[in-house]
Amino acid sequence: MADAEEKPSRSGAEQLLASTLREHGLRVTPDRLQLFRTLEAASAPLSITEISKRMEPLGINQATVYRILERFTAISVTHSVLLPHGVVAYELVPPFAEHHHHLVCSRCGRVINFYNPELDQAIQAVAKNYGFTVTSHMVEVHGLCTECAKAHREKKTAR
Amino acid sequence: MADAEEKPSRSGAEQLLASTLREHGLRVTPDRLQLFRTLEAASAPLSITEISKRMEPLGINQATVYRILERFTAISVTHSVLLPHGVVAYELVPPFAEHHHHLVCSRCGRVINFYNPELDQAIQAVAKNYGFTVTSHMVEVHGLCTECAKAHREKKTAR
DNA sequence: TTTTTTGCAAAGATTTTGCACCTTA
DNA sequence: TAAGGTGCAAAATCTTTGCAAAAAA
Repeated sequence: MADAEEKPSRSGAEQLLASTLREHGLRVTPDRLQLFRTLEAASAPLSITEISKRMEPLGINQATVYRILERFTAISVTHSVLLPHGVVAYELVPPFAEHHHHLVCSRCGRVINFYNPELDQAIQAVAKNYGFTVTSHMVEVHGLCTECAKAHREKKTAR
Repeated sequence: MADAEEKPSRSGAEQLLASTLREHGLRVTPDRLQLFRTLEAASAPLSITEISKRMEPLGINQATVYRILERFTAISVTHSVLLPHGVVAYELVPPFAEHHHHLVCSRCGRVINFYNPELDQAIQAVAKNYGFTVTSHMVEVHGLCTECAKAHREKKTAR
């Protein structure tokens, strides 16, 4: 487990994580806080491999990463999303992060977060129509970001 | 490989698959047709495990299933989607299947396909706003279907 | 006949587990 | 102190690969 010489003050999000864990009878441990911070700091969803890679230097075991992600997902602190090439990645969900969706560039891998109320409304409308009770939804848009689309056009012109 | 005693006439979709394969310099084989038919017949996306399970009785090897799915996805005959619990599943994409999204019941696993033009428009609007060129998009809505929501309410009332 | 595809089995990765020891509450 | 959590290493799974035989074009 991680060294805890100093006990840094917890941010608001960390306080919220702590109470959520306790509500579910789970304990607040340095490893869980650390993994949470890693996801908070990431600008995009992270694969398990990537998370493990970042946790290892902190002395956190792979098996622990699997176990924490499983629990975090069970209590809705995180959820998984699908990146291009069938890669599963994890990220925080509200209220630990703002509700959003992704535009993922399949060329450079860049991930742009966005939120569009009309889109969410359309989903609600569909669900209502089918008598479906929504607990979560995921929208992943794949394609090319501006830069890559430009590079792609130039490459085509060049040949 | 599968027994090919009789050579059944190919459906329109299969003809299309055949020409798509040829366009990409790939061959039309019984195994590929079989996997294609399996996805066509499925009412919901199938995990690799599920696909393998259905192919095995037909004498198709697991390694072959992996290889075919990889190629099908590369030439956009299939794509992967994420079901609840982080399970990756495959399904056909247009023009091999109609464009649609999913409402997935996390209790009974039922999958309802839907299509909503407003939703697609909202995605296009967002993409345009970010100068993003969309090649594909995926919308997965998780929650409870009517029956399961009802069962869930009754269970709560009962206790 | 040439080029792909597939089966098989081995090699590699990824995940899951049991259990003893350590922490949190 | 009781109930969890974590490290470690082994087991179980899942994927990928090399290569020879079989099939498609």
